[in-house]
Amino acid sequence: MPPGSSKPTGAEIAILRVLWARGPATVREVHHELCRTHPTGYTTTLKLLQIMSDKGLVSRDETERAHVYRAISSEEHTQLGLISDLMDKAFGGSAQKLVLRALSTHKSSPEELAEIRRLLDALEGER
Amino acid sequence: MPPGSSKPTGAEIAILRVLWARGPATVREVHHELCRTHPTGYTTTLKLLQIMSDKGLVSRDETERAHVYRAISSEEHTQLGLISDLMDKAFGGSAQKLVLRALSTHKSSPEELAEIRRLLDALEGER
DNA sequence: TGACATATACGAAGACTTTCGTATACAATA
DNA sequence: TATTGTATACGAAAGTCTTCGTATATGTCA
Repeated sequence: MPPGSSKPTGAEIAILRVLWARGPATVREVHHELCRTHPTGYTTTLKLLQIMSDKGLVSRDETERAHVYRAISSEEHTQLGLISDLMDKAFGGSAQKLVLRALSTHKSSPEELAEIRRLLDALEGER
Repeated sequence: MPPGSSKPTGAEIAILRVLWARGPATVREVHHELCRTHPTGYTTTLKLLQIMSDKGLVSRDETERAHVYRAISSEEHTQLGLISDLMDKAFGGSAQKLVLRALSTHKSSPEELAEIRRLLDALEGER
């Protein structure tokens, strides 16, 4: 299995979000930031990062005493994988059905709807 | 926890899809249909349905010898829950980010894009 | 050097998911 | 009634996820 291609779990996604936002970081830095949304013990964060390193979700730089972890897959690439997974499992593989359902959550502002429309224009313009 | 509100697992979603498509069904009927996409043993399907009954994901009619199972939450309601879950976990709760990512999978036909545009029109017309 | 703070390593517990073997109950029939 | 086929019930195994306690190594400072 290619590095970074395995699907992250819930707790792993929370850690990846910290790494995507802050860039490479030590366990302590990740843990400090993570606790703002997901309070947990320091060794729990450490263990997760070690497991993620084994899985190939993050890389580890052991040069310094405090190892530095870095997300391997980009936020975009990982989100694409998660969306595709849900699309296959619950929407019969249809992006359209998933998008229609997501839009019906009524969580988007007019500005956001406008941006979606612009992407739609771009997609239709490709032909 | 209200019935049907717990998040179904992967195998449970596959079973729910059969029940949504065919309506109430016996274990044998579910299992026969399920095997087209997810080959497995009969007692595995049975056990899953029993667990789902305990969780409140399906109801069970024990009138006949072959019990009849029925999905409790609609496909729409369940999909909304799954989408919201992924939205919160990996997209910071933003429907827009999720939709933009889903559209960039390039899995939608022009007709589907047109339908998405119609829903967009309807949403913007609400104001 | 000795005490202390802080780093990683290791292992295991508890919950959950998925699978299936086996036991048991029941209906139909020769 | 004895047999056969099919139903549900039960329990357990194997894997994963999440958490954390404890052990050990290392850097710092009085």
